[in-house]
Amino acid sequence: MHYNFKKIEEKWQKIWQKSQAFRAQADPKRKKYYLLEMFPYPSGKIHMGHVRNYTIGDVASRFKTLQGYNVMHPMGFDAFGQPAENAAIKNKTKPAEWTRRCIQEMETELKKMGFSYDWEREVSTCQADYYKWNQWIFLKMLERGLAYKKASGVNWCPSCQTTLANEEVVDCGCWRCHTKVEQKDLDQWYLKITGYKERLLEDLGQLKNWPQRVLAMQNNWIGKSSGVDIYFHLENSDKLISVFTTRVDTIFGATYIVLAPEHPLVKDLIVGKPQEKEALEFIKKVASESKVVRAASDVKKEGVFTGSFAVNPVNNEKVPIWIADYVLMEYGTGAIMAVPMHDQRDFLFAKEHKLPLRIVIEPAANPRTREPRELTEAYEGDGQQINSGEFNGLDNQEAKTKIAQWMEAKGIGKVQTHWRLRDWLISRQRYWGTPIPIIYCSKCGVVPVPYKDLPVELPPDVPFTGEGGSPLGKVKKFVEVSCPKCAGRARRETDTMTTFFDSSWYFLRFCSPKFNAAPFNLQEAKYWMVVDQYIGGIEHAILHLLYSRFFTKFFQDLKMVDFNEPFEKLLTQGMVLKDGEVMSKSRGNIVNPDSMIKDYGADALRLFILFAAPPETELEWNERGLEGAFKFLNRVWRIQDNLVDNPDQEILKSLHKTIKKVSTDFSEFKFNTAIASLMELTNAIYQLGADKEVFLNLVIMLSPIVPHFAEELWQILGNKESIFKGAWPQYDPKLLVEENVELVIQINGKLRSKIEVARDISEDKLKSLVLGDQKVISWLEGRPPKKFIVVPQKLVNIVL
RNA sequence: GCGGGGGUGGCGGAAUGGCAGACGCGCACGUCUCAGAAGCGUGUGGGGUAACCCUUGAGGGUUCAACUCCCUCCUCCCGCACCA
Repeated sequence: MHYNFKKIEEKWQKIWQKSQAFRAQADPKRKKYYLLEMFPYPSGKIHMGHVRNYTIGDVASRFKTLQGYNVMHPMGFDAFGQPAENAAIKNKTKPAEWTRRCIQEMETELKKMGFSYDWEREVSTCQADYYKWNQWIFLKMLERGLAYKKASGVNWCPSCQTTLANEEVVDCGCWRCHTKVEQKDLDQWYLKITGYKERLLEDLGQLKNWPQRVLAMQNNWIGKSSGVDIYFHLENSDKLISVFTTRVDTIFGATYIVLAPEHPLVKDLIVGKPQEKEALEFIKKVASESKVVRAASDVKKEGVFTGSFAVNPVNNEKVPIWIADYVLMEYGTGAIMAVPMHDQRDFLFAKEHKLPLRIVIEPAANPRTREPRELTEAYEGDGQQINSGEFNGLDNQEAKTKIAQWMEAKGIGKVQTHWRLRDWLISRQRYWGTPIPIIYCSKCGVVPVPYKDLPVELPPDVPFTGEGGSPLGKVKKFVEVSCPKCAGRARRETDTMTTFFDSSWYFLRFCSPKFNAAPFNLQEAKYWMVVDQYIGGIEHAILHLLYSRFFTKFFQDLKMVDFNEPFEKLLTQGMVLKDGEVMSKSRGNIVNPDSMIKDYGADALRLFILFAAPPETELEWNERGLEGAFKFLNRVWRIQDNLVDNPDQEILKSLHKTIKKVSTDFSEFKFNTAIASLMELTNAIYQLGADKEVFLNLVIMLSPIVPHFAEELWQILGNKESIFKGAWPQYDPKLLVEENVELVIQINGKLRSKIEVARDISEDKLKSLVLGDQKVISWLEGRPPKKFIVVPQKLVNIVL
């Protein structure tokens, strides 16, 4: 017979709900702990990824509660987004209605897992009392010049009929539907995240408790690159072409320059030249390709000669100007100096188009041929300057600095930093998102909606056809407004914000979810922030986390918060796999958490998912393992019938060893090894029997992992209050000290024997004991030991 | 190409300079049972009758001692990428 998990889990879920067991209240006298898991998109059903993410968080939350912290553990829903709209088109439901049902269903499932959320703090981003503050934040950014409108080429998904941020383009396709992304010119709203690039980069150094991987990805994404802008003037003209390079040491090897096809000077350069027609055709061809497609298109470097020349300012050499698709207008200055002998891309291009070559860096160790034609690839490493005028003979790293200084002095170059990070496109031509609070007036231009008129609410009745852009554009009542400035006829912005805007500050809203005077109550935020532990998927390593950091710094500038980073510690949990593959609908390898709860209970599911792998690594689903977790719980359950009166001294020692191990393991999120040692303790007392005190301690240590199970046993054993009102056990260091220790005897580093000795035995005594050991005697064969190494309380190594 | 992280039994994994394989899954045998399931017990890296030998992706090095540190290489996963 197994324990009645169904009855027990329902019982405790009801009790927790009724008693508001996880209600968090600010209390300046108590040390707070803010634990947050990334809130879900409400798709209806929870999946194993949710189960894993939220179980990890729940254990940490309950553990911290037992340790006496004032824990806030909130939950909400990232409720705007396209699936609701797709459902509306398909099923003739309203997005709000569809979303509400999904949230309800999801809430029920989360409650069935027994998670310790403070449901009083629940927020849904699709509610007007939330997105009102999105609009408020947007207007504040507008006031500070951090929100602006720009007509530009944007990534356009023809299937979703919307623009996409660079971040939302994956492998040339839409991140959502994988349709090939096109290029389109549109008037769009941007947030000036680039205004924060230095701080976003620099403060990464502050995030000591973030995974290296995430820091590396953000660092890479911000993409700071230091070098020199060099000014080439055109032949027979004063006009300058500025090129950016990180390898100014190779400037004497620059034998031509290349512009991006969109470069503003290109038209002047080709006009009237014999190459004009060919060049124009090339530019047209490149323009028709999407940015992303162009970047991904393979290694062949296409380009044409403009017919014009420029002058290399360091040696007054005449160099041809080319156009090529491998130079991007978005990066650097949109123009490069080409150094074929020291850059592989330039090398390939120069070979293809028979452009001149010159070696200017020679490897110090093994000088190669100085005849460029004999070389089959560019040399990109370090070495000594040659063919570089007065800089010959210098080490190239040294030359980098010297040449840059020399160029700045002569006014032909400037030390410069370029960044990869672009401003953030937030406009979406969609209905189910936060309306951008802007009105266009033919007289007054772009007019922000006054704060007192917020929120700009989404009209509930909207025709969904799935065609012809945003449905909001078809709602006259919404679009046709009077101008807040001149009261004349005006038109409302019909684009909505990307949902990443919503999730960039929800962690602050949780501090005071019902506050109606500002996005959050400064006092509450002062107490609860920062988030002590944030937990979520690696897929948010760049976008969500970068945007949240950006918003936090913005609030800091508004003096609304007094910290510059929102998340103290970050844990990115691994994915749940089945048969080596990610669980997904399309693969058809989904395991439904609900049916696992039905068969084994939420506690067993929680236990298995924590035991099967460390939180950061991938987890291979194994139902046999879940069965094993369930078997273990039943084993613990049966101990209650086998309690003895006198505690065995050895068992007591094991208990305190376990308390020590589990305490550190829980703090470090090593749940798998914590569970292993709890299993060891269980095995020990299962056979020998245990007294009630030992058993109660075991139950407390299990409680963060299997809370319903533990509450029930706790109650059966005579406790009236919830186990989570109690305290985490302390270990007694005195009990950890053994009088006798088992010592390993190695001979030449190999295990040969073991011996039990007093803990504080003298080295001499130990030596004679070891040398008297039968096995040792037979291994020594009368030879004297060369060395006798003693590691106290651990081992002895005899070297022959 | 650049950056990050891996590679340990049949499987998930443990050990971060000191007994490799904790804990669990699986498997085998035993026990209980009319029988099965559950439970309980024992064993379980490979080779060898045994003493012993071999074994943490490969090779080298440091050390009394290496899964752990250093060097060379192979390989897998993830992220970024005509980034000048």
